[in-house]
Amino acid sequence: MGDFKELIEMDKQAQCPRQYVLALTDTLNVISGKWKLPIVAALLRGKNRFKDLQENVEKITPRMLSKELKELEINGVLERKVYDQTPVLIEYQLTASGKNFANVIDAMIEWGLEHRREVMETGS
Amino acid sequence: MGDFKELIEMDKQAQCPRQYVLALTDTLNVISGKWKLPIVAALLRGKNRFKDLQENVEKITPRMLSKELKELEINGVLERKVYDQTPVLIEYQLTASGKNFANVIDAMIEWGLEHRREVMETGS
DNA sequence: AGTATTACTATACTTTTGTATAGTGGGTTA
DNA sequence: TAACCCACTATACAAAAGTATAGTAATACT
Repeated sequence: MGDFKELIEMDKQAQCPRQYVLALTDTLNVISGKWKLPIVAALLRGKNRFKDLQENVEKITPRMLSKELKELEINGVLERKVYDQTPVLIEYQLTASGKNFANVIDAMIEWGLEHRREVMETGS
Repeated sequence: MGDFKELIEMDKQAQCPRQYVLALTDTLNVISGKWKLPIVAALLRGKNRFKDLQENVEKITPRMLSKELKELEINGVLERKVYDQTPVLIEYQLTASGKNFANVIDAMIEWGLEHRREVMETGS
């Protein structure tokens, strides 16, 4: 991911601050792919365990869930917590950033709803 | 505003209403892939012709540009306008929805910036 | 002892997405 | 009339993303 050179080039062309482009890229990385957003949404609804997520994120395979959780952890969106009980309890918890992502989801839902209204009106 | 968060507060166990999921999916369709967001961003900056876009969206091939423009048109994000001059002038213009998409981009940039601050603070 | 649950990992595969490269057709300019 | 823009399209290919299916290891339940 993230061809740094390409980004810089895009930035030059874009004539908007590099930090904005980087910020946007970060955000895209969080929502890229089929599963990350559904996973974050499930976590926002308080589904924290691997099995919860498997049940709540429809039709995701354990391979994909595992892979996506790792990426989200690396990107600082969630934390993997191991509670050393017996049996061991593993929870995935959104970081502060992860929780804030609800704002982006809100903006997306709002745009989507408005877009549907627009499309109906103009009859395209 | 705050539709999603509100929903979470109301009932943590609940699934999202279908229309919200659909709205979110619509939005994801607009930003999915490597090129759609850069294209929309370029259009927001007033680059409207095929050739402009080829030059401003770094390293996109005409095949991808053509393909993505078609999808964005089908999804009601932009309109293809043919001005019947000689030589013929073809412009891609954002619809009202397309322009509103700036709100989503803003939310994404804001989250990205905040996220970088968070990550620096917590040192992950 | 045998089955179940949780939390995954491994391997092979298919589908989707994006790239490379070339070419088309209408018009314009020198 | 030759070369040059504009706006694409066609074909073949490579890479990334996602799927299917099976298996593992630790613990608990009966």
